[in-house]
Amino acid sequence: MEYKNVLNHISNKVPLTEEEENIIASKLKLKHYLKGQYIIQEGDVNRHQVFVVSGKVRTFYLDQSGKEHIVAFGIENWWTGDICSFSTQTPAEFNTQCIDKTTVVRISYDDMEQLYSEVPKLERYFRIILQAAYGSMTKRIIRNHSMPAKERYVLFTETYPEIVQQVPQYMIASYLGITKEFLSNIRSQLSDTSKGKS
Amino acid sequence: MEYKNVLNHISNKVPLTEEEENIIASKLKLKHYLKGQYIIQEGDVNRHQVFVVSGKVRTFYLDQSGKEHIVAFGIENWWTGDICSFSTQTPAEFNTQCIDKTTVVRISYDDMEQLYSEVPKLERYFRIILQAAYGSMTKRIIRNHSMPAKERYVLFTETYPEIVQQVPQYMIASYLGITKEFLSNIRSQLSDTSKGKS
DNA sequence: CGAAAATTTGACATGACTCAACTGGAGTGG
DNA sequence: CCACTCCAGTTGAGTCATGTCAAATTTTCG
Repeated sequence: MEYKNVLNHISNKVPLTEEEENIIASKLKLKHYLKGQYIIQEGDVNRHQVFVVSGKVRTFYLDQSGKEHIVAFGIENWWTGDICSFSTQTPAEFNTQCIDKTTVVRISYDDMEQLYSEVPKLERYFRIILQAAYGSMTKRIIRNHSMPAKERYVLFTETYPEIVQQVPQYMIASYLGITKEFLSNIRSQLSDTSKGKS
Repeated sequence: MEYKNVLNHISNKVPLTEEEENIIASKLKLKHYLKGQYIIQEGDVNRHQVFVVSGKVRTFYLDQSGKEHIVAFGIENWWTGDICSFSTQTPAEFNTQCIDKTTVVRISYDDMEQLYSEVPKLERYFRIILQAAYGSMTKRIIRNHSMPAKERYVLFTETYPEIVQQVPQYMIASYLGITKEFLSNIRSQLSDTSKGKS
């Protein structure tokens, strides 16, 4: 079944007994979305922890002038969504939208709290996940501050080749914090230099 | 004693029994630093989780050209240091240095692991802390992408007035991702407009 | 095929950086 | 108490990275 993905992901960090797996599985709900559908909308409280089983999503912020800023992508076997809204149960500042047909598994806030008490190992699991996520966010900020856009783009293509192939360029530009026009410019520079130096 | 700060901070999120407090306290070590001393140096493995009791520290990255980029400040009652290095026990990419005379409480990696098994509540505590930290990192990235430097600076002064007063300007510039000269420029613009419009 | 979405291109504008010189404390020591 | 130095902050001229806007082109897909 589709729950295997999540359960494996958890078991990898924090081995689970069969009973624990069953308890967790009992709280999981499968959900299907079409391309373009919103999983979470700005202003709503995010009532679910969301794990992407297949497909891909993006989480973005809409600024006053109506520009989109991509906060994060979510692909197979990643947790996604507005953690801040979920953990404080306050209105989300971000939108999470499906880039493609997407299947997720989710856990409601109340079920999650109950799970934490029934399977305390999950606290450890999410602590570990969050440590890694926090570390990579930190590095992302530092890169934004210390590397020019061209290098950031190259690094991104090396780090997440799947994402580069699968999502439209303008979203990658937004994730990197540059305009789509400028990314286009960068790409043409890169393809020029990769051709001979005649 | 000086351990009260940490223990209170933990108890606030995750109420502790007296016995649990004692177990935790038994692993805590107090440490004093002078202005300018390093708590963690790039390249070393960060073997301690560090909590600032008094004073202030900064964590920064040194890029290839030798420029400093401030990752985070740490002030009273904040956890600080290179989480990534600590959690993976690999060499740190960042330096953590005291801006002033500073007192910290720390827990070694091994003790921390042992604590997690003796006082599982700590997993929950750090999960909660990390959720908040991750959320604020996310917002920091989005602000960098969606607001011009002047607004970011104003927001920073409103959010962390203590830090603005206590640390040198050039560090704040670095934290915001701009040069000290440009921050100086911004500040003079701000003080001009606050004076009459003659 | 045809329309909408994504990407590219180019002219022009600007926010932010660099570099270098200058100002103004805060020690320090004679 | 002055002279000297050191460090933080300021100022200004010139430059560069990246943004804006508008149009052209290519790709996607019903």
